Amino acid sequence: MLTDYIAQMIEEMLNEGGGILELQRNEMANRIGCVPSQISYVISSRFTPERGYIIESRRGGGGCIRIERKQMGRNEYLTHFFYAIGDSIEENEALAYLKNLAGNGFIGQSEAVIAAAAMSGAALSSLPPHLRASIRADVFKQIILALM
Amino acid sequence: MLTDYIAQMIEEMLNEGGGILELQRNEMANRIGCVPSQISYVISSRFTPERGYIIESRRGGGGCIRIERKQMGRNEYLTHFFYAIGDSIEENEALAYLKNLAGNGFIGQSEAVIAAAAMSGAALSSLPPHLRASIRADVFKQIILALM
DNA sequence: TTGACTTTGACTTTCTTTGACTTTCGGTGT
DNA sequence: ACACCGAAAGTCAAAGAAAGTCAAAGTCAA
Repeated sequence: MLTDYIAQMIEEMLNEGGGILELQRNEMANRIGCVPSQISYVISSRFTPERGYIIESRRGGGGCIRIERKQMGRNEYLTHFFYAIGDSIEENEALAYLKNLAGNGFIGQSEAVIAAAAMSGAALSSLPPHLRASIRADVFKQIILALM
Repeated sequence: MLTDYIAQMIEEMLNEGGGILELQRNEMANRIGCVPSQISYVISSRFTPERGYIIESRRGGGGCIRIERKQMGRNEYLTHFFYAIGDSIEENEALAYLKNLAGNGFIGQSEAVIAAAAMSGAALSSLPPHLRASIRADVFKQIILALM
């Protein structure tokens, strides 16, 4: 299957780059002989934040896609939180987690304050209510990934 | 990419000049080997007031472009950014702001990393695209409020 | 047969590069 | 003073170069 082949290819390139990789979608699609959006598909289905990858990209001339692999499991504690968050989380629960993280020295006081602000009801208030908890979860997970 | 090269060049010249630089557009374009308006493009896309630069210029014979990296106090900075964010903000803009804040020592590196993660495309990717920039703005404003 | 996963391609958005045209400034000759 | 000229920088739109989005069509296993 194409997808697996491409995914494996990206894995290898990630290994060569020590966990970091910048690729050009069109160029790579060309080499492989597939449509560019296939690359997008592989990335969005296999290299997700849930699996510990951080994706960034830039369009336009000289644009590229950057993939970074975060070492899950290196830190049991953070990994635990990452999975505990799940698909959605309420504000008070998130605050409790933060307190826990701060209490155990994984983040400082000021970092906790920033994280709390980013996940506060105020920050997400213009969102339809049913989306808030799930976006909060996404935000929290990204924050934890950033800490790893 | 040309733009990045030129931007980096300007950055270095700014450093040499202690945050102040006067350049001649045509002369520089000539040296680099690009059209003059490319210089204008780089300046207007990278050295914006929002990112803490002040641009002045003079036309005609002996004209030039003056770039100054503005330095403000923490509070002035935060207030300025708070208003500059507006109703919506793109990720790269937000990153530029954070870089600015961190570069001036108003927030620590790890705080910037957390804020960046919270506003990253990945954190907001499950939102319909048209909402992302406005939620990002809300989040950023809350973070800035928390810092004040 | 259905539902999840893949593959494809048309269309959109974002960023960059280029060049033609405009405006402004400083000097120079009257 | 004034009008003119040439040397800048400014503006803007078109063309080009990537990546993103989305939905339709295909595949395959339960």
